[in-house]
Formats: sequence, structure tokens, C-alpha cells
Amino acid sequence: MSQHADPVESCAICPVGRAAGVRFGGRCPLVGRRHEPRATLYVEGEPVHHVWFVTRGGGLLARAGGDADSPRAVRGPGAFVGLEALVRGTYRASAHVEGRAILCGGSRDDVDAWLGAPGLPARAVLEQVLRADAADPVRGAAADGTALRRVARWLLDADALELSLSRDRVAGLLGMVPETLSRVLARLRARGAIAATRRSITIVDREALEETAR
Amino acid sequence: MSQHADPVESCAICPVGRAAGVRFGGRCPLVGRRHEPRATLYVEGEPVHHVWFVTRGGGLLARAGGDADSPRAVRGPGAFVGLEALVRGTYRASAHVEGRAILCGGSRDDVDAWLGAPGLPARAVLEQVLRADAADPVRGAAADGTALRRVARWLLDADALELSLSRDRVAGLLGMVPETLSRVLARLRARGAIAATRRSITIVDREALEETAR
DNA sequence: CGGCAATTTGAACATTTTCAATACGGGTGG
DNA sequence: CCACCCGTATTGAAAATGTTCAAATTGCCG
Repeated sequence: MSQHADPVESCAICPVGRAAGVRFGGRCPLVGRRHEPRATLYVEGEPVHHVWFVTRGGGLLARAGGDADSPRAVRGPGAFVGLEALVRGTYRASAHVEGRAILCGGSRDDVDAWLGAPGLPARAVLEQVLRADAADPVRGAAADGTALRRVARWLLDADALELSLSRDRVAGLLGMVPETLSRVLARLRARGAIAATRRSITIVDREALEETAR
Repeated sequence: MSQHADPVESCAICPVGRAAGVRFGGRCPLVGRRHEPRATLYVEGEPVHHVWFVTRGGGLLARAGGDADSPRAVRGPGAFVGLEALVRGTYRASAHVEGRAILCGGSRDDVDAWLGAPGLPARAVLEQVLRADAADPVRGAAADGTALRRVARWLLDADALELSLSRDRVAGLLGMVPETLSRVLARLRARGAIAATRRSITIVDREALEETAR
């Protein structure tokens, strides 16, 4: 499986390898491996297990799970993939290899240990950043489904309801115009899925909402 | 300006304060400050200067600069704002305070020093993550402008052209269907803004492209 | 109890998606 | 070296969805 021609050589150049002090006998928590095109690293919702680093070759796509198979982002050489493993129990999106690529991967625990004490400033900040990323609603474009579906999905994200944002703001977050949001909420209310007052939205029928989000 | 009632007290609870070891005489690089609703922290394109941390109160919005004033994301208590300052020369979006909030802010350099040696694992990873975030194309929804404008904007992002992705993938990244991308590229080609072969796109007339993106 | 601003609703309009058909380009095997 | 094939990209026309603009409503606050 592991096909690294000369680990030490390449690791001496890699930022991760350097941070791990490979040149001075340190051990890098990640192991190189060549992947087949289209290989799947992980799937949305799956319990976290590994973290990857793109070493060489084609970029890598993290796609929206479930419905659409449109990529959300590309990760080229030098980027991490699946780092959310450090702050979440399950992966948030799916990741596939694009083209022929070499990634270095390591178990969640190894990487965790390698990063050092949780109290370190850099580490604390890193975790906050990862958490923020994880919490960001996936901003939808039309191609991600209708406005109705996008709103339903967003409402199902637990945190969403805690924020008390104006309709204007919510609409902006969801990538639609306030009028559209208003109409969508009206429809969801008509279905009995939610109850919405001017400044709060309550989920009445979670099932119905999930049905809509699907 | 600085209105912190009892810095030590609150900082002892704050994750940043703890990481800074405030309780043991450490100095936190961030200073609390109450902000007026709608206050602007920074504007897209502005040279970076500060980093903020949301301490209490309403969330905070990072909006798309320029055209639309729709929020891209919300940052509640415990999140950082403007961290991109660590890896970029200019801010990538604009940030405004939503409601009445208390943020702790610090100069780029102070935060930089506080984070420790660049070689530290956690720090190295943090930077990679920030870079990746910064590089991610802002996935546009229809409300962000027409497909034409979104594509033009994306093309102007230098990195975009380096990736050699299929049209399918690109369309996905931009939140549109491949047919739409195809049509848009055809229009841009007609205007003489770009030259596109099946597997590569070249900017011919940058001016024209910028005009379109605007 | 007004008055104001945010939200909702309505109808026309614009854009994007869809579905289906066609053209293109690269690679393969003769 | 060329013809052929297959998958990707392009184009066309109709349908669906979202936006726009304007008007009416609602709820909140003093």
C-alpha cells in the first residue's frame, strides 16, 4: 500500500515533515500513499478516523454528500483534508481523490498527539478555526437544490435556530433574496413543518422537514 | 475605548485567555472592547492589521465586499474574526458587528508572536488551514450576481487557472450546472475576454474580465 | 395608540436548469 | 497515419425557479 519511494527525502521538504522534525529523527504522523483516481477517502457522516495531507499530484475534491456530486472545494498540494476529525465525531462532507495523487495520511489520534498539548495557543486557535468552519452553513447555490430544500437543510442544523438573526441576514447566509426566504418559510409553515414568528423559527415536525431536505 | 470591567476575571474563562495563561500571569494578546452595532472591523481588500475574537453578545458577520451586502457567515462567541491576517496581506471579506457585541482584538503582530514559533506543528497546520480557507472560491448563489459575473470573478482569482479541472468540476465549484458554465464561457469568449480550449482557459483581456466581474 | 421598519404577498420578468441532440477531441487499433 | 469510438463539452428550446419592483401587511416600540 505505502509506496513512498524515499520518505525521508520528501518529508524533509514537506511542511508537515519539517514541523515534525523528520530531519532530526522526528517521526511524522502521516504516511505517504498513492491513490487511485476517484478513490474515496471518506464519506459524509462517517465517524472520523484519518486526516490527510495532499503531497503531490492532482488536487482533491471534497464534495457535497448525498444528493449532488458537485465538488465544494479543491485541495491542492500542501493542504489538509479531513482535519475536521480533530473537532468533530463525523466527517462533514465526502472527499474523493481527483486524478492521480499522493496523499499522506495518519490516524486521528496520531495527528492529535502530534499537534501537542491542547492548551498551546496555536492549537487552541486551530481548534476554534476548525469549529467555525464546521459550523458554517454550506452556502448553497441554486445547483444545490431548490431554495426550499436549502432552507430545510439549514433549519435542521441545530445551531441555526439559536441565532436570532433578521430574515435579511438569514436570507443572505442562504444565498437568496429575503422575499424568497419569506415564501419558502410560508410553504414550510403551510406543511406544518415549522412555526415561525417574526424573530424566531421553531421546528414543529422534524420528519416533515427532513423529508423536504431530502 | 476599552471597557473591560474585569479583564482577569473574564479572561480566565476565555479559551484564548487560558491558552495565554492569564491566570498565571501570562499576557493575552487580545484586548476586550465593546462595539457599536454595525461597526465595521475591516473592509475587503484593506491591508491586514488586527485579529478579533468574539467574546460575548451578538454574532458577527463577514459580508461579501463590494456589491452585495449579504452576510457570508456568522461568528458567534468563541470564534475568531480576521485570522486570515496571519497568512494574507489584505482582508478577504468585510466584517461588521451584528448587534451589540464584545470582541477582543489584537494587532496582527502581537497575535503572531503569541502563537509561537512558525515551526510548531499546531501552528504549521493552522496556517495551512487558513490558507486553504482563503483559497476557497466563494461559492456563489444566484443572489451573488449572475452566473456570468461569478465566473468572471472566479477566473480573476489567479490560482483558478492553474488547476486543470474538467468543466464539470469547475461548474460544481461555482455552484452551477455545466451547461450554464459552458454558455457563460462562450459569452466571455465572444467578448474577447478569454480564450478557452477544452482543457484550459486563458485570460486574454483582463480589463474586460474585471469589467464583467464588477 | 400611532408610526416606522421589517416582513410578506403579488405579478411580471430574467435567469438558470432541464432534457435532448449534436459537435468535438483524444486515444486506440488497424 | 488515419478512421473510428467514446466520453466530454456545446448548443437549442421549453420549463421551472428565483429575482425584481411595488404594494399591503404585520409587529414592535416608544
